[in-house]
Amino acid sequence: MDLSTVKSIELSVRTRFLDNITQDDRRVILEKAQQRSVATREVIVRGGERASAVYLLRSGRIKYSRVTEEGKELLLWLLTPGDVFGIATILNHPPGYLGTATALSECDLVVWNESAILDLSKHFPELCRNSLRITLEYLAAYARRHSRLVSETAPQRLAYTLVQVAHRAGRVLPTGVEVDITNEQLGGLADVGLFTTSRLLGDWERSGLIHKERGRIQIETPEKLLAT
Amino acid sequence: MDLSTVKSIELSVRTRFLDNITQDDRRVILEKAQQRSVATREVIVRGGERASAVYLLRSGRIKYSRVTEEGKELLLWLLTPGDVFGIATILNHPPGYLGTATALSECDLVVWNESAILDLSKHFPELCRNSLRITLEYLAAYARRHSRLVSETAPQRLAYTLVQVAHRAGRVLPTGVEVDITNEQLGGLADVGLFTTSRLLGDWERSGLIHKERGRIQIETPEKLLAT
DNA sequence: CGGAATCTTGAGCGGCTTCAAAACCTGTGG
DNA sequence: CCACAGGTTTTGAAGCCGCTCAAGATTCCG
Repeated sequence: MDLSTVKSIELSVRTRFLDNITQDDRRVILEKAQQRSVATREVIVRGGERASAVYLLRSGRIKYSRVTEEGKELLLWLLTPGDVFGIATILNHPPGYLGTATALSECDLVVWNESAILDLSKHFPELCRNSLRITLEYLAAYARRHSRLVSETAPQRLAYTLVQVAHRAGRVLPTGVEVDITNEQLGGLADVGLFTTSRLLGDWERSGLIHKERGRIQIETPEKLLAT
Repeated sequence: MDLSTVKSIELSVRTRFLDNITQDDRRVILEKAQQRSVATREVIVRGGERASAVYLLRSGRIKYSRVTEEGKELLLWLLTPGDVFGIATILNHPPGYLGTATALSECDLVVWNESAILDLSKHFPELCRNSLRITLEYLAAYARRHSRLVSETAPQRLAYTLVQVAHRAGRVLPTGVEVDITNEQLGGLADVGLFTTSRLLGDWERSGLIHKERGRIQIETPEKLLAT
């Protein structure tokens, strides 16, 4: 990757993957990466495949999902700019990817292939630490999600998830926070069925708590939503 | 820790935390640790507290659990000899422990305090890689558990979990595999209610698939169990 | 414009949880 | 040795949350 691209990345996206690394070192690391653009609905990595590259999302939206043995799709996470996946590549004899990454929109990615990231991680041990930190955060998020699944009701989970997503991936407008997400995606993250999701969102819209159109939800007052 | 203790540990417990490290280095690492014994029901670390030590379980059984906001206890994992927890300590500005570790029996632990493990991880980068690998495995296990929770029935989850636990922590007898676990713990791991667990195990015992007494289950034929 | 994706609404029901109550086992201390 | 308290397990009965299925309306994309 050439220097001008590196500089543009430095400015455009902040990621925990490169925390606690000097700007000079960061450039060395980014220069070893490649740039890649993918189209909507394109599959970037497939669950189970041997991890062979680390990806950093610069722009766009990606869904990270896995397929259960019965063929149902389980949404693990929605990735937003700054998020990293394929972290397992940093290990010798890496395990397989945990899930399948599919682009929900056009995406720009920064990609380190296996040999590049292995070399870099030897030179910059901070990369391994950052990977550990990120993975622990995913684990904590997952534990919370599971915790809610077994102890809260569907409306509570849905409200919480909606507010959370809005916080991570929402645009702030004068009238509230707006987030691009379908009922199916939101229900998937909250572990709430598609029909139940539709009904609950309908209720909330009638109560004036949110305003929704196809693929988009606007939240007026997050606090009231959580008080359900 | 003195050399003779170190040698006895080397022989008694194998852990992925010290994989890909030479025996000499392993001794250096173990010498920086401390030995600790805890009694049944003793709390070793508490969820949310800043991670300040890494623990390796030498002998005994530990439950790793977290408390939901409603006060219900959620069992995250049963730790067996060779397992490690408190891994987050290896990071600067570590996050809090994910859950609370409680001894289910008398336990022997190997403990590295924060400064010791930080020093060591600078000298032996393999420690950080091993930590990442272990954390990724926990994450994968959790994703599978969640996946089953939303797509399988209670009997399927319970059967699978029972076989899994037997595999990890069971004794092999001529008549089958025997594992020490209460209905509550097993149900907790499988996300099945206590009463449902009791009923299902009762059914299986009447079918001759298992034999159970208080706090102990013996599995005759794991395959038949999974075919439920 | 056609087809695919998204969303809505209604009806039914089924697997699991919840609640209540009692039987059972086991280690401990008097 | 015995009794008791605490933890563990069982069984029955009831109820409900949210899923499943069916069918249609709506909106968007190519």
